[in-house]
Amino acid sequence: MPKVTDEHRDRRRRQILDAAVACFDRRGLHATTTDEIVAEAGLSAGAIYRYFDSKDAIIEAVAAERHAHERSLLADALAGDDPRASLRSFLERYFVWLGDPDEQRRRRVNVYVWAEALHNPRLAGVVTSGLAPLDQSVRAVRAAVRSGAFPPGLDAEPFVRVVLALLQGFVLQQCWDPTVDLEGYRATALATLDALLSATTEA
Amino acid sequence: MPKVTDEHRDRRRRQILDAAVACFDRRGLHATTTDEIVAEAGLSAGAIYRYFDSKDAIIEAVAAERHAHERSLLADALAGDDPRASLRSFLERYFVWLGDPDEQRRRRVNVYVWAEALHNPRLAGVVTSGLAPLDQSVRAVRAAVRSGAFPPGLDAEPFVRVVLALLQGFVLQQCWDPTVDLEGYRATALATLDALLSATTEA
Amino acid sequence: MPKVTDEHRDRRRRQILDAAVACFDRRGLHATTTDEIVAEAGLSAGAIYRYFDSKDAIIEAVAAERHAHERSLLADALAGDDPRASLRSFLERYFVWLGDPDEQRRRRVNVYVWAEALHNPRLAGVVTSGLAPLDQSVRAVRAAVRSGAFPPGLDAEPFVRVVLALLQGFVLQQCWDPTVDLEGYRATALATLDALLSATTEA
Amino acid sequence: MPKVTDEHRDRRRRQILDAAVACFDRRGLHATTTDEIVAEAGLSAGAIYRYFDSKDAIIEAVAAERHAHERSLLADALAGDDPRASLRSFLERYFVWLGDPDEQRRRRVNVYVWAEALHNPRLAGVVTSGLAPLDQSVRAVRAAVRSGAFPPGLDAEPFVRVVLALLQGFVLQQCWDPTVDLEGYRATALATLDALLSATTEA
DNA sequence: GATGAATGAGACTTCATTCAT
DNA sequence: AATGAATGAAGTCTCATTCAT
Repeated sequence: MPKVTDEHRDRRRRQILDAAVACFDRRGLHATTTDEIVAEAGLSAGAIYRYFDSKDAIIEAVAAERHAHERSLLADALAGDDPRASLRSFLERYFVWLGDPDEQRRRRVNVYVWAEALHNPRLAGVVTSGLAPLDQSVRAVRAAVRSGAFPPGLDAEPFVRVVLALLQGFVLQQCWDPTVDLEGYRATALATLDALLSATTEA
Repeated sequence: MPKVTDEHRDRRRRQILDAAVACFDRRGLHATTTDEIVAEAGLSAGAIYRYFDSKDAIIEAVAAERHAHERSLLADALAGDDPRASLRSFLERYFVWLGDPDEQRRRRVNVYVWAEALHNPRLAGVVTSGLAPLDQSVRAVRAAVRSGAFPPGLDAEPFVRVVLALLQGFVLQQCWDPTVDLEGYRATALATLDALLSATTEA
Repeated sequence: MPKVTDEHRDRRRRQILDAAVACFDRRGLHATTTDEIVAEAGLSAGAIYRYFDSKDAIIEAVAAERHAHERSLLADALAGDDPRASLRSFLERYFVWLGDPDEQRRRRVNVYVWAEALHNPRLAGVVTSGLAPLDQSVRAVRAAVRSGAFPPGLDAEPFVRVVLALLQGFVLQQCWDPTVDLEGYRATALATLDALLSATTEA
Repeated sequence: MPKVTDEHRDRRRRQILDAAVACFDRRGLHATTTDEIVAEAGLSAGAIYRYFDSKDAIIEAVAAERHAHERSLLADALAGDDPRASLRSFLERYFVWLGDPDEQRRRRVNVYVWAEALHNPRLAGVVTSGLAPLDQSVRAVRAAVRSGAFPPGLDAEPFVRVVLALLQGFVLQQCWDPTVDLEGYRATALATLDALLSATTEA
């Protein structure tokens, strides 16, 4: 009856991962001890090691999960055939996500992961594969330029990076100050992109 | 002769801070041990404690210094009386800074600090006082809107946050991939802001 | 039907003991975990505790079994009435045992037990009762000296210890280097004892 | 002034090694904790790590030192030019060593190392390089046979192994029972070898 | 009888910090 | 002022053993 075992296993991993995110959110990746995670999960010291090889493995799993949403949003956007609609929809959904109070807390962990990725190759992989099937996005934008959906002269890669920066920068700002005005930012950011996409040519 | 003593003291602090930045750049804030910093600085284990209270104090000092450049850039911008020229000049100088190879390495430390600020109140202060005399900037933008320098209907705080996001997001992206095309980004980011500032009204 | 139960019980103990010996052989007494033994035996983690009180109990049982052969060889030798023939036969059979490839592997466990016996009183008992009904052997040799079968002046206890040393020392050497020349050693060791038993008197 | 530092370093290593041997003697290699070693040495938990990389490194160092005496005895024996005198002298000195009460205790550690060597390659190296520049000894014996100092027909390698077995076997027996009669053993063992070396030919 | 998830004591090790010299 | 050996609290992880199912 592997069904039961698998379900149990998944439930436990979920439990541990949730506990880890809660702890990481509060005290960061390094200040958080395995004991804290275990206590938060309501387990004993050794229990987590049946489900993860090490604290680092937990961090990696958390990181991967934390970037899964962005990856899925991006995948959906890339799947559409109307570039402007896709981009708009991607942004709308991203801003909905930014507005979710639970996610706001959990998203702090993403920032920890962003920093950790700077010297941890496995996390670097997670992060760059997260918001950064850049290549695909860039190709899609190029196609949109060729098809006339986006203005001629639009430089695809920088454009994609500008979109991402608008999002990532706001994630940072929101983490530093959770009371930041999301709606205002959303409006201005979208207007910014609209303005850019309306411009006939750019420098 | 406190002069000599002070000079000596400053030189030592400089030496320690430079060593710390070099180490932090390579291995992050936590993986770096005081022994590594000391070795990099060519000092003995106990030496740093004559100049800093603790490793955390070193991190804070590094953080403060790492954000001083941004603060100064911003201060200059706020001092000007032509809003558009000030913004343009601020951005130009910021992009020059982004292009400096030495700074590119050192800027990785900023990202470490950004993350650490999430649960370290002292660093939070450093970070938000860094790029974020937001209030002053917002007030300046409001004045520019009122004076007609910036388009009417421009929402000041979101606008400032968009500008910062464009910069901070790129800092992240450049840290993750140092080969990123800075020039392309600069052109597109500037065009983006130009487009926004040219628009009569926004949504 | 206790018969069935007992048979089952014995089969399981056998299974566990065999698995333990295989694991001990490979990684020693301490590096071997109960999980490894259980896996090797194809049982579940908790199963062994129905048949043994603890890992230590398994080690003791293994140790006892590992020394049973020597004890039986010795018992046979002590049962004979021709001292020289008994000794010769004991040695011959011991060397046959030394030549058995399976036993060569398993005998490594004996060495682990020899060491462990140094601070584990129960194992000390097993070891010294193993090759070491020294007293009986010594008495038998004394009788042989009195009867004229062994040379007068032969010091019984040291003689027995020399015989044992010749065997134990070789066990060690064979464990360290399994390719050692058994036949050559057998010939020389037997010649050594022959020479000693032929000598009229000793120093 | 590296002299002082080196001396200090050596003294500390000595202190730690002595403490380790005392602990290993009492409770074996594995039952001994680093805390025990540290307490025995009168140091703090972290202190040993300035002098050794790990507990394993301490074990290796102890092992190497524990076999140094045998190696030196053997080296002396191999340096002589009268084979019989060299062998006799080697054995005499070995038996003196066996009689030293302090060494008797410490020699228990050798036995622990012998066992550990069975699955620890580094210790295997220490052990086999210890009593076992077998090759050199074998060559020396061969030369002695050729020169007529030893009986013709004496099989060199087995002979060397017999000598070693006589010693190693006794080390074991003495560890198991410290009250064993050393003098009796010495006399019988030497007589045994004399008898062997007097024999005209062997099987 | 069997299972295997869970327990939790305790092992080894690291590292920021102190302090005698 | 500087040194660097020493400290010791605390962290991660292992593993023999238990017990509900």
